[in-house]
Amino acid sequence: MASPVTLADVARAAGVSVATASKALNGRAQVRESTRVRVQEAAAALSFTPNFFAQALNSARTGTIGMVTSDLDNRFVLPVLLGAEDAFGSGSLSVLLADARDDALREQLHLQTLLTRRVDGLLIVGRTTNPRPPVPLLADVPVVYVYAPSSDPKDASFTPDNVQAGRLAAEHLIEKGRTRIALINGEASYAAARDRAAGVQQALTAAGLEMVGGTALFGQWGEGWGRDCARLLVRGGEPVDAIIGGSDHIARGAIDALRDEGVRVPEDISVVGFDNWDLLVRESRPPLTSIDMSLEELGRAAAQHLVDAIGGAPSPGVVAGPVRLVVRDSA
Amino acid sequence: MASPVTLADVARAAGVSVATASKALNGRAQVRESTRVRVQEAAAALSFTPNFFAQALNSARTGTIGMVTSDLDNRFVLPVLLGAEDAFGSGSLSVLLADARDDALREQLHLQTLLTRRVDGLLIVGRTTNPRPPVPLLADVPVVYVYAPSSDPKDASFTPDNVQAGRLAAEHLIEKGRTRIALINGEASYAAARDRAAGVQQALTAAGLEMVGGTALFGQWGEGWGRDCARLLVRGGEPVDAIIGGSDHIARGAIDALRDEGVRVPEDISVVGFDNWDLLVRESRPPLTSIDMSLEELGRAAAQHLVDAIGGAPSPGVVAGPVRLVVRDSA
DNA sequence: CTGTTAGCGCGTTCAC
DNA sequence: GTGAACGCGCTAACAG
Repeated sequence: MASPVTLADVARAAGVSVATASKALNGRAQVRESTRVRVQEAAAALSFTPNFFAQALNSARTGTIGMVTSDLDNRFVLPVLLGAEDAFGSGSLSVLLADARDDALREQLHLQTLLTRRVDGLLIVGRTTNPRPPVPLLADVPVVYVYAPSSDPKDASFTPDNVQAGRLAAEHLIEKGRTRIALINGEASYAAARDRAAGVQQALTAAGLEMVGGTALFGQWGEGWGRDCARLLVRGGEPVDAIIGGSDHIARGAIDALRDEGVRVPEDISVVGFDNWDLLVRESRPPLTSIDMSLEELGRAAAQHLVDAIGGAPSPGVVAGPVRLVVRDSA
Repeated sequence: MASPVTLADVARAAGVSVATASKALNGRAQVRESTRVRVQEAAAALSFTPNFFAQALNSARTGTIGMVTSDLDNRFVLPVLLGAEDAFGSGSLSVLLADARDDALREQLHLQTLLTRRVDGLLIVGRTTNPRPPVPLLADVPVVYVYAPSSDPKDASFTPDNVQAGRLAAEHLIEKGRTRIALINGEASYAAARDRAAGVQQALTAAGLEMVGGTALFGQWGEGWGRDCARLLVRGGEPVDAIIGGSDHIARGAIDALRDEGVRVPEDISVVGFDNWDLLVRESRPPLTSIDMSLEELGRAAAQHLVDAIGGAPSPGVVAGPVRLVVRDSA
């Protein structure tokens, strides 16, 4: 049996009216301290829990936020989700989860449901860092976009700073004295790939260097692409002393290929990856230096801002979340 | 401006009383068809949405289920979560997500919150397949355990059939004519590792074979362990013609080591893994034959049962979810 | 068939 | 300080 114990029960036990009991428990001012204590004790004794729905029925807040993912089955959303859940949980907010399966119609449907349940705010978690159209909303609920920013720059968006990530990777190699740097990149249709390339280019230009091959090698995100390109690079005519993989996956492929080719990492060629994906980074030989996108932190920051926005804080626009270099043996 | 349009508005527009409007919209019998239509049209015209909280306030169901994860940051819970969310979503149930961070206290706290919000049912998603103590509940809400079964066999639990998985792996190798089979396993503290070993052993015994080394090599889950053991095996005196990795991770390590040692896969030694983890399985050389634990399906089944349980269905006890062999080039 | 009345449990006036 | 009374939006019982 749940808790059929109502405020009326508490009031009766404390010998006061429901109105007074309500005030006492909600910390309203107009209650004598002794009465307040008496009521609180009665409530505790009966282990009274206010009826959530009765409370929500006539109050603006529900203490619930909606989290809409475009694609739960994505390794990048997990940390974001975790960070967000954590931030909300400690703020005693409950999270309603809805996965849109990368389908705009489903997303719209879920949004309806969430609004019906009067969520205090919405967190929209994207699948890539490509900007996405803002959600069409009828009600005026605060919305925060994470990972995938809204295409409307006035919306609040939290997305990792991939340009800075690219810059960090290149700068690290340059500091290590590398001058012949190649970038084996992921798919050009991904903003993440383009941004990382831009960052690398910036750092190289600033150091007066040119990318090996003149440009980033856009391709696919997998190990296979990393292997193929790395092999081509070492067998090709141009000297190379460092390879940046557009992802840990690609970097891992590159390392494996270099190994097969008898090239020493990092002595002959240094390798850096992106994402700092535990799994790939720690078990590769040698362990991979990588840029951590701090996704959990990103999720936490976004969630925190949503809380603030519910409190009335203005949109910060597009926020580029900090990233950091994690040095291991490969570079 | 959400929808300040109430049932009263609809009733007024349709020229009936709120009671009649309510009955009409909820499909109660005692309403003339013509009035029902009139009310429905009025509701549609005003785009009326019933107030969720008012509805919940005096009805047993809330159309919400609570999903409690012990550790969101775990690659095994994702698919389960996805399958579950999918099953609920299509049944128009909303999901309240709560992550316990592998902390019993936090779990208890979240359960409280969920019960306060009167969830219709609870899905408890574990971190490993090790049995876990049942959640201490005050209310009588249906509970279903996924991945990690409840230690109380009377509870409804859905967990992958790791024994069968082990059996499948071994049987496949035996069919391929392999007779010198070794099992490089994960940590012995994991039921998954022990169960898989038991399944392998069963299949071998049934075929009159013995495991190479006499027993499974319990160790760690990583690639490193797979590499080390594989190297030892091929360099050791005993002949080996097949290796089962306790996970794709281990199997991948084994494959890499065999490659280094100049051993051909699968010609000289066949390799099989578990989990069918896309990432590892597809990019290894050669692509890895693996047992798919069908986790998304498991989540879906558990969710479906929870829906049934809310409808009054009895507990099926511990259900071992089906697994399947996915053949690729390594065996 | 339809409308009137009475709550669901709580917060909030407004008198006392 | 305290309590009686009303309303949130809806559904269920009883009349008509």
